[in-house]
Amino acid sequence: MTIENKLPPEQPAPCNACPILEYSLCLPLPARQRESLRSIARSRIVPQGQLIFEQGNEVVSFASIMTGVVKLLRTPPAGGSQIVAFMHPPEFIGYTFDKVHLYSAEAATDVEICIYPRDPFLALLGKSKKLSRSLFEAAAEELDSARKWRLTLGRVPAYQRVVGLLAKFAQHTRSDEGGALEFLLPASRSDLADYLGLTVETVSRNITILRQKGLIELKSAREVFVPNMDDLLAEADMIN
Amino acid sequence: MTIENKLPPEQPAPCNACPILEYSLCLPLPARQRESLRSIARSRIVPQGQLIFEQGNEVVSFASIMTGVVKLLRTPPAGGSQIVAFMHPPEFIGYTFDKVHLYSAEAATDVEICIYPRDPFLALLGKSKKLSRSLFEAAAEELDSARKWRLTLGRVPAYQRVVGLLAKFAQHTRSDEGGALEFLLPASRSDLADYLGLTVETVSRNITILRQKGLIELKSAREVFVPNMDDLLAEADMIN
DNA sequence: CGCGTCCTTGAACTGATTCAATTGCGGTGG
DNA sequence: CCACCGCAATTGAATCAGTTCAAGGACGCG
Repeated sequence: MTIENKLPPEQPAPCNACPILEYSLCLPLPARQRESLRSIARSRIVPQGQLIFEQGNEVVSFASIMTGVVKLLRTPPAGGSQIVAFMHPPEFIGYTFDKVHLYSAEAATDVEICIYPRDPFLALLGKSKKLSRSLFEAAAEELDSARKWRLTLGRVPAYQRVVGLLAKFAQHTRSDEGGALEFLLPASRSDLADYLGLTVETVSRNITILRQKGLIELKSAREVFVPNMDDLLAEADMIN
Repeated sequence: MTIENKLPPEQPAPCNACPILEYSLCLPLPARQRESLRSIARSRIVPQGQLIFEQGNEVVSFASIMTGVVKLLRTPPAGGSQIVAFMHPPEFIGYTFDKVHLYSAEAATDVEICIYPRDPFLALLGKSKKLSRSLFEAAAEELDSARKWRLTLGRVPAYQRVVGLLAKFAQHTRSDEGGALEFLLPASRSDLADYLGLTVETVSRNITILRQKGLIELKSAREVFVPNMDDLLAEADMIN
């Protein structure tokens, strides 16, 4: 059962307190269009583990991530399921004009999303050059990032992949300063392994190495403490 | 020196004989807009090996590939250069509103492209919902394909990567029927290796295996004969 | 003909996987 | 409160796929 099919708890969009205001789709819009967007937007809290939408289902809405992390999943014809991407605020989910979703989206942590119902959103998209442009740009950026990952995955050894991903998660908890920080991993070892194209064992071994080097500490399997973010970034060195 | 800076040989777009008419950006447009697009479009033949545009240079135009294969290259800060994508007709090159190109594009074979100068193209884009929509869809499709490749690169052994890429090239020479066909590889072994995240030696070895299995024959290093395309596709099995 | 470049092949090595066992932890029930 | 279960994560040892290093062959070009 996906979120989309359920009745409220939906809230009017809390634009005043929007956590992604300065990066969101809304920002570049002129006041009137921003108001239109606001009028169709609804916010919602999705608990960890819940599906937001499901591959193959009809597209009934798009969304922006306000807080939390979303897993994008693909179910290949062969069966099983693969993690396509981890998405963070203020990313947009549902790039498609198709009738059905290409991927499933699942809340990897508790997630707050801003939902735009499909038809009014597409109508607005038709009216607003600014909106379609910023959407397009966001898509182009993601394309770029997917391509970069494609390159690194082929080339980069396991250790660096792990460091890179941890660093990415860490950065999204506080993009400022380079001191110490602590965060909750939004994914299990097997999720990490799946995303990185490695085995669980390899991921685990490399996390151990990271620990031995003193770059991270683990309070529990999911609770990561980074004594010095700069060191971690230096180790990740230009992966993202 | 990139193509963009040179004076003609440019031709008015040969829309009547357009090789990609049925798939192109133009098709979905209403007659008037198609005419506008046509009026700004120019076709050009780029010889193998020549740069079409260069990473970091100012964007002066976009283009659709009409025939041939284009290599998209990225020059990482570290130096060197990596192959980001092989692009085929009717793909569009230059997804960005940025002022400068994110990648370099090089003709991997002789290539015919249909060029749209930046400013009039963007202006038209602002006027035509259909155009911006089909561009957006094309970008979303590429995003999808990049993501799929990202997944396979992490997971799939060398042999299948090689088969997959060869099959992709083969398909673009004749998308119909499943019989025998012959084509010219648009890339050297080291290009293939680079794109696949493998070494030259591994690529070579796997091509040898393919040959021993009778799935392909080589007249020369670049001339590939596929006795039975269906067999090759079966071997590639759902990579693309 | 000879040289350079690209491709192929071989053999040793290395990093990641596989298989197997152990540890650690949250939850349940005695 | 502790014993026990089940699942996730870690660790170890053997194996294997792909790399690295090194040498030889094919083709195009002067």
